[in-house]
Amino acid sequence: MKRQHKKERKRAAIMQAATALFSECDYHLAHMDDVAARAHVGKGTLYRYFPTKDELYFATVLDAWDHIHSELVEGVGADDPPAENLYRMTARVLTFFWPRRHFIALLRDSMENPEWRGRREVVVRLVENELRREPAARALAPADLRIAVELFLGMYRAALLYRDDASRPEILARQIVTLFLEGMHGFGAHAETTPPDRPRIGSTNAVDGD
Amino acid sequence: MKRQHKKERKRAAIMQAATALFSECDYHLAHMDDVAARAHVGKGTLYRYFPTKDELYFATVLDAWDHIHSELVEGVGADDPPAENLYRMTARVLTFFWPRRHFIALLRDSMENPEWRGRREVVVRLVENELRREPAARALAPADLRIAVELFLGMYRAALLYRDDASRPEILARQIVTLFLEGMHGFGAHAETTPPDRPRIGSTNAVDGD
Amino acid sequence: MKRQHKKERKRAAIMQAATALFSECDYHLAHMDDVAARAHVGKGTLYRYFPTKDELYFATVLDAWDHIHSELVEGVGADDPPAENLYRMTARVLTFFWPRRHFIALLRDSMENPEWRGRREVVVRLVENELRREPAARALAPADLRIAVELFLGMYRAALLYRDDASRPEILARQIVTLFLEGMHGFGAHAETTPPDRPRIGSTNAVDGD
Amino acid sequence: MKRQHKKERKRAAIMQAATALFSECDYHLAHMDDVAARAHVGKGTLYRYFPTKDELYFATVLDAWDHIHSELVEGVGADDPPAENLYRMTARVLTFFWPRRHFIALLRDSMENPEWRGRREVVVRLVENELRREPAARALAPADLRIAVELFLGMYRAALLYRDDASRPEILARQIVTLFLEGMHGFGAHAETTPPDRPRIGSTNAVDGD
DNA sequence: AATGAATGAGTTTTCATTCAT
DNA sequence: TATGAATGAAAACTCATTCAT
Repeated sequence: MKRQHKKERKRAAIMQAATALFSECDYHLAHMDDVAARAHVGKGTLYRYFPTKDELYFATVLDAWDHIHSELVEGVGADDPPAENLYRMTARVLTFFWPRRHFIALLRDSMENPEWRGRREVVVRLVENELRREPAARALAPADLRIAVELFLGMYRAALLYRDDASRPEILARQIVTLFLEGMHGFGAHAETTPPDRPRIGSTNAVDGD
Repeated sequence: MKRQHKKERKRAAIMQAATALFSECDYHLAHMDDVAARAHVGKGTLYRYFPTKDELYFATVLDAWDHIHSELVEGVGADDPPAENLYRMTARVLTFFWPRRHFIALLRDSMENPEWRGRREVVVRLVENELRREPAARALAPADLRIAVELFLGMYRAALLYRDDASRPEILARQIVTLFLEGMHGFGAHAETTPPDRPRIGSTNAVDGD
Repeated sequence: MKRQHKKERKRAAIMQAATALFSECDYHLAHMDDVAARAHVGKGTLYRYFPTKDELYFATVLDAWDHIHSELVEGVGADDPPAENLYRMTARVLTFFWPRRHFIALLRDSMENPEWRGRREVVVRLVENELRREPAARALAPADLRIAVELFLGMYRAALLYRDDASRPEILARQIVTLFLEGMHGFGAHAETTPPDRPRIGSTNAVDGD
Repeated sequence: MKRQHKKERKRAAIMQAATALFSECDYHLAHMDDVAARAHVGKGTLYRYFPTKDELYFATVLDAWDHIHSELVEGVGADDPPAENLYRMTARVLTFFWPRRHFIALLRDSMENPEWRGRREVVVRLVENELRREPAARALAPADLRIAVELFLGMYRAALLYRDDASRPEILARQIVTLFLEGMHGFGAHAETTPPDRPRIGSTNAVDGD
């Protein structure tokens, strides 16, 4: 038991080091030596846990997807309105990656690799399901729903990579969800452009007491 | 002149081969041997035109950005409404990359490289300028405007990578711009929800009777 | 005593596993991990008994030579005719290695290693002494006697490695000794060429009427 | 043509270096670096000609067998008496390996590898065919003929590895063939034991004027 | 100028050996 | 004492780059 636990800890340490390194450098610039040093293990130890560099890399990518997935899942409240769920999902993902912006690099999709693709698909479905519950999207053709989700997720990536350092994940999440759900009318806070019957939705510069 | 011309042709052939290869494989899997073979030149010739693999790679990336930039520029009509300009810009970019979907991989941003960053910045500004003219965005704080543009561009990427093969660039462009400018209410085609004075905006499989 | 006994057992188990493995694979393909697994001991334990892989290997080789030696020694009857002794020696060696054909690989001689060479020398001498008693060889120059013994032993190796599975050690031993001592006239069974007072010497499939 | 020729020369140089090294050291002690140095080529060049160390090794072994084979073939005169042919075959092989005694190490047989086994088989057949023509062997059962050939070849190995440095290949060849064909009566030169009608066959210390 | 064989610095990977448990 | 996870020196192998042709 203790044994097993220790192995898990070491494996995690290696994964963590690898994830950090692969996020910072391109595959070919991230040397196994560096991963080993960063994980404070011998190079041989790396190979006890991951038979090749490729598999280690692959594991980090799947792990990143798993993190996204679990953040998304935790953001879903079964009975909550979809807009709220989408916001929470988004906020959780952004919060998780906020200090790990580099990791986005890992999510570069390998359409070729089936397992990789599979992980992504699960994530897409999760958002799709939530979006389907939204009245505004209910009537969409399946293909349109799908592409809408892709566009939505595309914004995650952009948000994390190009965010203003002064911004915060919750705010950005609100912006993305609002933009997505309500369009540019709701993006930012413009009393004059916002129809009075639509609740104002926050913007960086307009979190009025909420 | 003939001489010069021939050199240009060869350089272009190399660039084309390299772009294709770097789009398909990761940097470390795209070997100079392969580029040479694909360009139908000797490996030595590669080095007459590009001193290192890195520079060749770099050139392909800058080239891709330049293509985006020129497509965007050509989409701008000085006096046209911004919505129309944004649509044309988007449609042009999507059309250009439609059969070159892989090339998106090249746009992976190296925040570190200044020239790279510079090219990107030009593109972002171009969109930003157009968006600024849009009434809905006019009042946005600069930081919000910026992130809005990033989200917008983020959708380009998603659209190109994950588009339905049955879709078409103009349709997708319309979807993106509409989503962006009007929000989900305008996304897809809902006769009943679309005000009669707003032109209907296409959806691939628009099910309007539903 | 019990303690000592246990150690001996374990050492023997390791030797046995190592001998088998080194016989089956080349030195560099026989890993210490495999030896340990095969001997049902931990890898660390290996090193309690043999300080290095080389020494373990070495031990297996010397052991094989020792086995040959003791088989040879047991085959010698001081007052028996040399032909009979040579036959018994040969039969014993072949019988010992019959189910261990691979082990011959271990006998590959390292001319460099003095102890190794020493073991071999003892074996050679043993045969040499016996041969010297044989009238047919008595007058040989020492160098010729020596090479004769080497040729004789060379046949052991060939016999064990390339024997017909249907053959049996005693038969093969008889063939070797006969060939060696009497030449091809005596090899195989030819009633007509064999003087009546000489016992016929068996051949596996002796077709004498042909 | 010149090109092809140069490649052949380089390949041969590598093979030669590798053969020498593999003959001197065990596989795992012969490093690719060493082969490269010995062949006066870069390490990369090695890999242009042989994709792995294993294949290089393998090639050296097959080459050694091919040498034996061609020496044997050249020793065969279609109409000469088999005894003479066997003598010439033996003498040629011993002469070839005389200054390359180590190379015998390469002939260690890998029963597993089919190509390897195949090369050996061709050699065995060649000798077998010759032996079959010999009256003394004509009546042997196939299995006995086969083992006889194996014993014969076994003597080659012993002769080369354990020969007296003062001996010479022709002498040793005569001894082996004589021993094999006539038995110990003919081995060495003993006027008194040799029937007057049998021509005396040379021994190291008894080459009387021939 | 164009080529592609040659190169070797720099990687990945292995495995005998150690040593904490 | 026995173990097997950890180690890193040493080996195999790669591939961007060079350079003789």
